Amino acid sequence: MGDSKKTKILNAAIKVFAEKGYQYATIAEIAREAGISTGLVYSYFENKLDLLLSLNLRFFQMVNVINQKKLAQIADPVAKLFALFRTYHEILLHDKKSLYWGTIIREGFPQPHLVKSKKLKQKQSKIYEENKQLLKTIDDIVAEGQRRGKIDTTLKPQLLRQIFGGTSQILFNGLFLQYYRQEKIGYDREDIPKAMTALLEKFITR
Amino acid sequence: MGDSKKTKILNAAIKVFAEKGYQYATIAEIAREAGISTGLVYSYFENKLDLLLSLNLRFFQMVNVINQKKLAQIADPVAKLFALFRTYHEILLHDKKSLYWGTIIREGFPQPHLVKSKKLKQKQSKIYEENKQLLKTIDDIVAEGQRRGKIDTTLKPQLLRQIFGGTSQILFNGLFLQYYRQEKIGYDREDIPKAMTALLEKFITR
Amino acid sequence: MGDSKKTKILNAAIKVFAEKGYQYATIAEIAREAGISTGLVYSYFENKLDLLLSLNLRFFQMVNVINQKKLAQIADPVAKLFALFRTYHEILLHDKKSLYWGTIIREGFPQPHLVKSKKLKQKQSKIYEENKQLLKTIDDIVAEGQRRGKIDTTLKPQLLRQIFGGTSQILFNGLFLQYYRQEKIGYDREDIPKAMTALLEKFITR
Amino acid sequence: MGDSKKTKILNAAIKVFAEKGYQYATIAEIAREAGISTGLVYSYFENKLDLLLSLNLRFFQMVNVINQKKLAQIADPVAKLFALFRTYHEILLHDKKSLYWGTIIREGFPQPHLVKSKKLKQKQSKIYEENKQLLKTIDDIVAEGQRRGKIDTTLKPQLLRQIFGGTSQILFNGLFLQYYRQEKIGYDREDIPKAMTALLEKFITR
DNA sequence: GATGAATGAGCTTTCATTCAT
DNA sequence: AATGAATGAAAGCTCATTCAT
Repeated sequence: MGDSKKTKILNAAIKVFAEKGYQYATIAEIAREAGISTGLVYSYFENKLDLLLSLNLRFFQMVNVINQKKLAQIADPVAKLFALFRTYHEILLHDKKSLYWGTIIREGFPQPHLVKSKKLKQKQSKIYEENKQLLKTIDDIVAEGQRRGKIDTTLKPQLLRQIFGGTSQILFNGLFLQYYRQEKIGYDREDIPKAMTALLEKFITR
Repeated sequence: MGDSKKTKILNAAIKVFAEKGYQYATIAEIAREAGISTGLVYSYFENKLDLLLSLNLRFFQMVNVINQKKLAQIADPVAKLFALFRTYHEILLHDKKSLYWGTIIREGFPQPHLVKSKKLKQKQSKIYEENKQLLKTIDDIVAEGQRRGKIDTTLKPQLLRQIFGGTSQILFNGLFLQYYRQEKIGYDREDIPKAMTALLEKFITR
Repeated sequence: MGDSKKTKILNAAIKVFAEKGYQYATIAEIAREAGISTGLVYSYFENKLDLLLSLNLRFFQMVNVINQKKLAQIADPVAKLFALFRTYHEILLHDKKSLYWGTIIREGFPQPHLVKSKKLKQKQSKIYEENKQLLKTIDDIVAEGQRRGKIDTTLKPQLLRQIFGGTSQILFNGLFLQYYRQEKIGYDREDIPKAMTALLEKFITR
Repeated sequence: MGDSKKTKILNAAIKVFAEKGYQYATIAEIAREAGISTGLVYSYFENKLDLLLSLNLRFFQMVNVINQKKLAQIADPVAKLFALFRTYHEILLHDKKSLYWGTIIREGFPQPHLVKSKKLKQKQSKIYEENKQLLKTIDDIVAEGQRRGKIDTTLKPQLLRQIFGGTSQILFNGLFLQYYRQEKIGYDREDIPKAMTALLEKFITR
């Protein structure tokens, strides 16, 4: 409603990118969805790629900000880990549209050579940093949990992080396919926290 | 070498799709990579989408064929599960190029409405069937393992399958990013079987 | 001059179609002739075929509208017949460029299966209707003339219409060949009304 | 059956050109229709245009040869005129396929600049000559008929020739549309000689 | 800021034509 | 002579991007 033009455009872009895929999304359609003219998109964003990068950056920043806030109030690494994935759930299951994010993130790491302007290169770097930050947050929590004997030490943090993260991603992707592509996946949204909890608990030693 | 033209084209397509991404891949470049003219691509394939679908179909068929062969000789569900993921490893770690597959599969489920010709629609259906077949294979093994008390029954087979499959996918994707995009992921190819084994064992009750 | 872009494009298309023939005409050349870019042609017309159909529709509509207006003020069938062919002359001999029309109409009934989009199918139907309307107008006048004993009844209206129409067409086509292909046909524009009059009079009984 | 390859190709070309139109006819289809390989077409003809020109040349030569033979045995100009159009009918109504000719002749005068090779230029010249020969034959007969007081002298031979020829052409074209495009024209093959006779008689003074 | 008409580069795709076999 | 796989030029068409208004 009272959204700024920029926000309107980004919201329209999330939707169109997720529904059509980045390559088949057209600026014209994004503009139509946002209720503005094509030209105006270019007053707020350099080009189509900028939209994609901006969305990704936004997502990771959002996740990291929420995480920092939450984690500051939690001492136990295991509790932190649960909090982390709850953030993810909160964002992606906030409403039906939120699931779009998953699709966009998957498209969101374009070949570096496709990013030409200096400004966009910086934006891309920021995305990488935010992403690393997120990974590091998880790795650190896991490492601390292991040090404190609360998390299984068979695997190094980076591998545990992939297990937790990969599971999370694919569970949400399945949900997306069910909602937007009418595919049958055999579980639904309530199952996701259950599965994540069960998975995490397997690696908690006490 | 003695590859048929069709195979040459498909191999070139794997490479170019994986390196540039489907959307940025051009028929011209695939043809160049295959050492033939653009026109010839069209005598073997309807269009670019046909290439993508053909690759996907090939992959799933290959996986299913190998799985059927292996599984026929194994009785124990747990052993079957391990065998299954070993197949995946064997295919994707067979040589450096094999990792490309992972990227292609992720691109391989285009919006149904983009598939226009009858022939391609059939190809797409086949892919869906092969994919379902693969999922069903896993689900059935897990279900049997649970029935026999060998696999944890906290989660239903479809969720365990997502956990195992998702982890597998993301582990290989990390490797791909490390090899072809120079990203640091913090583990390497030897770690993948280790991680998968550790993960699977968590859900094996005895 | 103050022509709309759409009109400019159509005029350019008449010229290029007539000079090169529909099949050898390229959108690029039509755009160049119209003084615009190729892309813009596509914001006004679906494709090349749309241009051809639009021109044909325009021609038949123009002829029918002029005819209706004229015929309303004439009672005598014979006078009507003369008026009809005068319309044709007025349009085709209006200026040198008008002769192009004749060529375009001959190209204008493409194989139905080449017309794919719904919109173009409708356009094609309209052309058929306008064409039928024109033929019916002639047939009706001839039939009435015959009923009133003013036109020879040896041949049925449809055949007389073909005689009059065919003669008309070929006379103009000869003129076109003379003007634009430097062929010698042995008569010129003043001869056409003479010939048509002589022909019509042969079939007028009194 | 025992046709030479060349004849087989030309017959296939008549059919495909007439059914698809020159521009949409492909050499591949003509070859398939002729029961030979695409490559072989090029042993007998320079290129696609050569096929079209060859067919046209053939048609006009055939008409002229038959005409010369017939006319040599007729003294009366009016009888000659009737004989002339009977030839045309005999050729075009010989069998259903013969009607194809009409379509091909209409496509058969390509822009001179499209004819590049010397050999084809010569072929095109020959077509022009044969065509002129045909026109001249008619014009001469008409002129003689007029001199002898047997044909109406209101119009000069060239105009009468257009009237007779144009009517003839359009009558056959209507038949073609009826047979191959399912259009209703309001008359059928038996009507054509009737119409031509009625037309010619109008211009015969006694 | 806002529009959307206009541009044109770049891609897919077709098919006449060639040529090794 | 005969094949048909292979070529590649040429055209249609799309859509990100620009810019006059």
